[in-house]
Amino acid sequence: MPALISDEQTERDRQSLLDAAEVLLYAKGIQAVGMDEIRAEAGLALKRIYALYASKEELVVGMLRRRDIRWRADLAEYVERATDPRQRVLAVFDWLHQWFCQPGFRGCAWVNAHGELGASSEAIATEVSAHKAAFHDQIAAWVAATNPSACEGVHLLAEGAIVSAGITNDPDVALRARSAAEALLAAAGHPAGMTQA
Amino acid sequence: MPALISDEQTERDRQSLLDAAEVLLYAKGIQAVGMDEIRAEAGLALKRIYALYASKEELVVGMLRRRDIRWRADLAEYVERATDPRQRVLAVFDWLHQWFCQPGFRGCAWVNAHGELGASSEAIATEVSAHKAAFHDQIAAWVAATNPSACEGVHLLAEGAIVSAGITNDPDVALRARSAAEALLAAAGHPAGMTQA
DNA sequence: ACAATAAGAGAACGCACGTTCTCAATGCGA
DNA sequence: TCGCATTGAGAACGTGCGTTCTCTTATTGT
Repeated sequence: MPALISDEQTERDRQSLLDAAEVLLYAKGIQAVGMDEIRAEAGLALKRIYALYASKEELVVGMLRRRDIRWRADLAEYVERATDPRQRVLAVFDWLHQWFCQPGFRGCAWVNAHGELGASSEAIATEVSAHKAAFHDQIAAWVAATNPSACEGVHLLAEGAIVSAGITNDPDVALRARSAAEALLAAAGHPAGMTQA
Repeated sequence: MPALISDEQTERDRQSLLDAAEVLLYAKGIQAVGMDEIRAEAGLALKRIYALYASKEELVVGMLRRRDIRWRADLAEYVERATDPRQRVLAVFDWLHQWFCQPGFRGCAWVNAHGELGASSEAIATEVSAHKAAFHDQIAAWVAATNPSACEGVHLLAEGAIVSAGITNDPDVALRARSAAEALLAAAGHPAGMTQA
C-alpha cells in the first residue's frame, strides 16, 4: 500500500481514529488511555496518527469537537421532531433519559475532560467551554419559545441531570428533571423575566 | 526527632498531608500532581506519607472524605442560620455563590475526581457516590420542610449550578439557580408530589 | 525493470511518576 | 555513656507513556 494517500483515505483514517479515541477516552478517562491503545483500536500506524494530529492533546480536542457536533445534532433532531414549544423542552429530558440508559454511559464527556485536564490544557478547557455555551444556547432558544423566564432554570436542570446520572448511574434523574422543568415552564413570568440579585 | 512518634503528631502530620493534597489535587487534577509535589508542600518525608496512607489512591480517598465532612458542615452551618424553611433553601444558593466566588474555584472536587478516575478506581467512585448521596439528602431534607415536591428539582439546580460555574467561571449561575429554585418552591404540589413517568 | 519515495510496523528515547530501599542521624533505655 | 531502634532525606527501581526514529516493504513514474 505505501504510496501517496488519497484525501478520501485520509478522511476515513481520521474518522477511524476519532472513533477509537472517543470510545476509549470516554470509557476510561483521557490519561488512562495510551496512544498505543488508541492506535491498536483504530488499526492505524502511530506515524499516521501523528500525521493527522500533532499531539494527543490535539487529538482529544478533535474528538471533543466532532462529538459536540454529533451530540448536539442528535439532540436537536430529536427535540425538533416535536412542534409544540412546550413539548420540545420536555423532549430534551426524554432524550437525556435515553442517553443515560445507554450501556457505558459515564456522564458528560466534556465535564469529565474539564475535571481531568481543564487546569493543564488551555485548548481542552476552551473546547469544553465552547460546547457548554452552545448547549446552553440551544436549550435557551427552545425554552424561550415557551417561557423565557425559565431558560436558565431548565438549562441548569439539564446540567444537573447529566452530572447526577453520571455518578449515580440512575437514568431516572432525567424524569425527575423533566418534572421540575414542567413546573418551571408553568410558573410565573410568561411576560417578563424575574431574575434577582 | 527520630524516635517513637506520638498520636498527636500523627494527627498533625495527617492534617498537613491532607491540606497539601487537597490544595494541589483540586487545583491541578489528581494525576497531574506527583506524590513528590505533595510531599514538598506537606513538609513530610515520603516514608511518613506512606505510613499514613498505603497508596496515592487511599490518600485521595482520605482527602475526599475529609473534604466532604468539612464542606457539608460549612454548608449546613450557613443554611441553618436561617430559621424560615424557605429561606434555608434559598440560602443554599447564596452559599454556593460565595463558594463560586472564591479564587481558585474549579468546580466540584468529587465530580472532577469521578471524571478522571471513576472508571479506574472503585474506591474513589464509591467515595464520590457517597458524597453526592449525602449532599442530595441534605438538600432534600431542607426542601421537604417547605415543598416536598420540589426536592429533586432543587437538588438538580444545585448540581447544575456547581458544574456550570466550574466550567464558565461565572459565579452568578448561583443566582439564576436561586431564582429557579424560588419558582419551584412556589409551584404546585404543596400537598402531594407530581412526579411523572 | 529500476530508482525514488512514501508509508507501515514497532523499536527506541526521554521523562515522569508511584513506590521502595539505603543510609546516616537522632533520641531513648540500660 | 553506649547500643538500638526509629525516622527523615532522598536515591533508586520499575513501569508506562508521548513522541520520534529506523528500517523494511511496496508502489509509482519513467
